[in-house]
Amino acid sequence: MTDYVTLLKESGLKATFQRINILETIEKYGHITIDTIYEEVSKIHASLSLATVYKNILLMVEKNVLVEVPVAGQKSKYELKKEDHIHLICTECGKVEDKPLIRSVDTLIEDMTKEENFTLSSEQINLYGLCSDCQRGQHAS
Amino acid sequence: MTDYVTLLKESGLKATFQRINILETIEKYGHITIDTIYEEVSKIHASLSLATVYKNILLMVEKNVLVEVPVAGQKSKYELKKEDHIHLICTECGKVEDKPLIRSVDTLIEDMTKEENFTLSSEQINLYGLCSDCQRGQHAS
DNA sequence: CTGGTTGCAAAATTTTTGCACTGGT
DNA sequence: ACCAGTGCAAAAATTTTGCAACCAG
Repeated sequence: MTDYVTLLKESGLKATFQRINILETIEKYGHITIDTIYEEVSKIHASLSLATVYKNILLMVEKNVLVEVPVAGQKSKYELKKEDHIHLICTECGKVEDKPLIRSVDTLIEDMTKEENFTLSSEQINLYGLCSDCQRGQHAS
Repeated sequence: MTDYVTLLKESGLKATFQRINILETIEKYGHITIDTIYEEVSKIHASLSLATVYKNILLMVEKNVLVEVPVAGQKSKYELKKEDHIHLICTECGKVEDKPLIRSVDTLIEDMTKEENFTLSSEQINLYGLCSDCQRGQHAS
């Protein structure tokens, strides 16, 4: 488990019980909506407020601790900030899986944005379809 | 201008004044939020209801006439369904620009999803950064 | 200590729904 | 004429805000 106390402090945020638990929950799920974070962290810390989750998610996205993953037809999910990667998004069960970003793809993309005079700050490659579980008929979630 | 009457009928939808104007407005903007559609179409058809816009956007996404483009930190935008392409999204002014999908990138992606046993239905490659206008300090919108 | 953070409740915003009326085919 | 589609208003859902109490540094 990552040291979230240090991560938070380095980002200029106080390491509160709420924040640490939010981060640990996100780590556990990989990709998670605000509702689910609230539900999960509430189990450990019953007095948690949904407003606190909203405020913290927004703040941590701003501080580059978290990344918002907007998904067509669903609520946004959030993940820990890490190197760019590809998302395989199942349109049936909603599951999001990470795949490493193919190096040559990345290079091509960077070249293209340079030509366009576009200052690239982040990229999101989202592939929508059916995961292997859902192809077999049963939903994962 | 595309023949939206035919497009709608082929999709099993009635060609109403509202729908045709919604589609024409989306074409004009390229990528547009529901609010802006409402504002724009209201100029031509003052009695338009926002609920009608919501209902129609949802329906037309379902019928594959439109595609939702979810954008981090912003409301979703909608575009006419066309071949897959890359979005350059300006984090400053919100502008979305289309770029053709690099063929080799597409091939690599398709190979990868096959290996993963993931049935790919659509892909969204969104690049976030500053457009050339906003780099110069002035926002486009 | 003390300024950032939390929890609560209220407000604001966004989206959905039900239903009578209208209009496309 | 039929039934999908519309508009309105109300309801539901989601997100934001203000503020007093609290706690990490």
